[in-house]
Amino acid sequence: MSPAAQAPEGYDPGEYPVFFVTVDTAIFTVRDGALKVLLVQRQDDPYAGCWALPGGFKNPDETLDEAAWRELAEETGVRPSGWHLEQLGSFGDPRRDPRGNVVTVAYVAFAPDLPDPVAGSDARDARFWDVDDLDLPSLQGGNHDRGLEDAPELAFDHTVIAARAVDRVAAKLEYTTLATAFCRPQFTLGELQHVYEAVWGVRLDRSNFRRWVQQTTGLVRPADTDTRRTSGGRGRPAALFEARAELGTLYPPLLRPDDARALRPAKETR
Amino acid sequence: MSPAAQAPEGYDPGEYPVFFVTVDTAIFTVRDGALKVLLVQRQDDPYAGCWALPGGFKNPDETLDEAAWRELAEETGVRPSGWHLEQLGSFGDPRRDPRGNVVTVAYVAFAPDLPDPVAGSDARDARFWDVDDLDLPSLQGGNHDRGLEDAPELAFDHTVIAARAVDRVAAKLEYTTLATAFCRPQFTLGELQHVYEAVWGVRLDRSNFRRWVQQTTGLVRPADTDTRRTSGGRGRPAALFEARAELGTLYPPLLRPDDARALRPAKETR
DNA sequence: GGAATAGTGTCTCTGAGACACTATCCT
DNA sequence: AGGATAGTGTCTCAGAGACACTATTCC
Repeated sequence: MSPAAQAPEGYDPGEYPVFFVTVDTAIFTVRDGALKVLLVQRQDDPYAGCWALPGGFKNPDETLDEAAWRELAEETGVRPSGWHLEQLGSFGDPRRDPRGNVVTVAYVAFAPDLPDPVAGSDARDARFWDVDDLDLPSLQGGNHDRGLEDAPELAFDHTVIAARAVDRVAAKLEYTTLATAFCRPQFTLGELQHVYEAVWGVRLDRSNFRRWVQQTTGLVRPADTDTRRTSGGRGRPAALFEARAELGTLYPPLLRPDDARALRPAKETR
Repeated sequence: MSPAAQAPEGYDPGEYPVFFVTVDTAIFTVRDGALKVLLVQRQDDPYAGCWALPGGFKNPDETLDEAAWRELAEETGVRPSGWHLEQLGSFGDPRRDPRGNVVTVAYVAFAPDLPDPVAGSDARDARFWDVDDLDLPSLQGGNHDRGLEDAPELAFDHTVIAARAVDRVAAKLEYTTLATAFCRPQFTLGELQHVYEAVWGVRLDRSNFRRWVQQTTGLVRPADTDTRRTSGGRGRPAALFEARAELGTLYPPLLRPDDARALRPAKETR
């Protein structure tokens, strides 16, 4: 396409400033009892070699959501049908990109455990990172820089975006059915509980959790099959459940215990 | 400024499409026992004569938040120091502006009762509207078009933005100290309760509300003065309180009663 | 049998809804 | 006096935390 075809029309092009608009997505999954986020290692400047949330430029003929879905498919290689994707917020600090004038719209996506994607053409590497291995700033202005040795260096303002994204995930587990988005189509209550425990970094009482899940309308329903699943080859096989809706609101919510709010505990202390 | 000076640098200008970026803010206040939002009537096309959320174009040398604050000051005329302002979300549908290629970042702001602002140079009129007098779509896909006679016609996609904004306000009252942002620096518990009732469209038990407020840490503290305030010149004068923090998280939250969730009741049934 | 997970039951305490009663102001 | 709002106390019940016990599988 020529530059002329891409310039906004209708306004005098000199009247107001113009910006590039990008879409960046924090793709979360739960694996090995921990919350993971997908990062790609940048091939080119700026921030070559740094890790970044996968993203790309918005096209003029698509909505922001469509741009996010398109990038999601391109970056993960999988066709993410049925995934939950929602907008997190926009970031437009003039200094966030050294080349300036780039406004990014951040998204969060949630996936069941899936294999590490292959690095795209513009990426050196791509893998899921344990969020506790990232040196994310506390949103309450607390302890940044927890002295993590092997924490990757993130590009642009992606530490801020990632921190906000982690916070969003934890909060949304409380009052929505989001946790089921981390599970396969059929799951056991134990697996669902593991999601809550991994994201919040706490242990929940198994008995109370089961009671809450089953008395909360609109969260899960028993799977039709009589199949049961043994987790890790040990213990009694568990009954299977399915999510009841795409993404619903829970009433009453399942509130995090007091000590699981605000800061995520440092990894060593868990 | 010349167009050349405003074009993004660092990228090949023809490589990626560019967009205008605007900032629109839903400014809420509580007045006469109802939730109100500020709208301005547009002077010029597109959508001349329609009502719109106040907004303007982002500059290259400011963050999105700064742009929102600047527009807020310009539109209201007041110096909104101490107001709470937060991002709501971004909207980039190619068809949202007939001239195309305009991405808007929506904000919500909360103010104590204040006088109607004077219309700016590009506005025919400006006033606060009762949100129940707007024909806002339900976010759950429910009953749009409730047959309101005198509902103003909103420009662009501002019905969607306004609906999302109203939803955000109601939700944030539950688990943050946001309600105090609608009150003057010193307020009575009755005034605070009126905020909850106006936004949620329900009646709360006075006694239980007082108990919850006072046992919830971080919400209010008694004002230093021994002054008391009589509301409406009737009844026993009430003690004054102050907000405890700028904007904090409430634990435990004050959950809306079941019937105050989702849909806002139609005005007639209140 | 022992370890590990699934499933059920029970005790207790806190917190919120409902509501009665008193206190202090106005007209 | 009567109306209106502020402030306090109490009864009750649902929901959540803590925890004990049984069931089923693999080693």
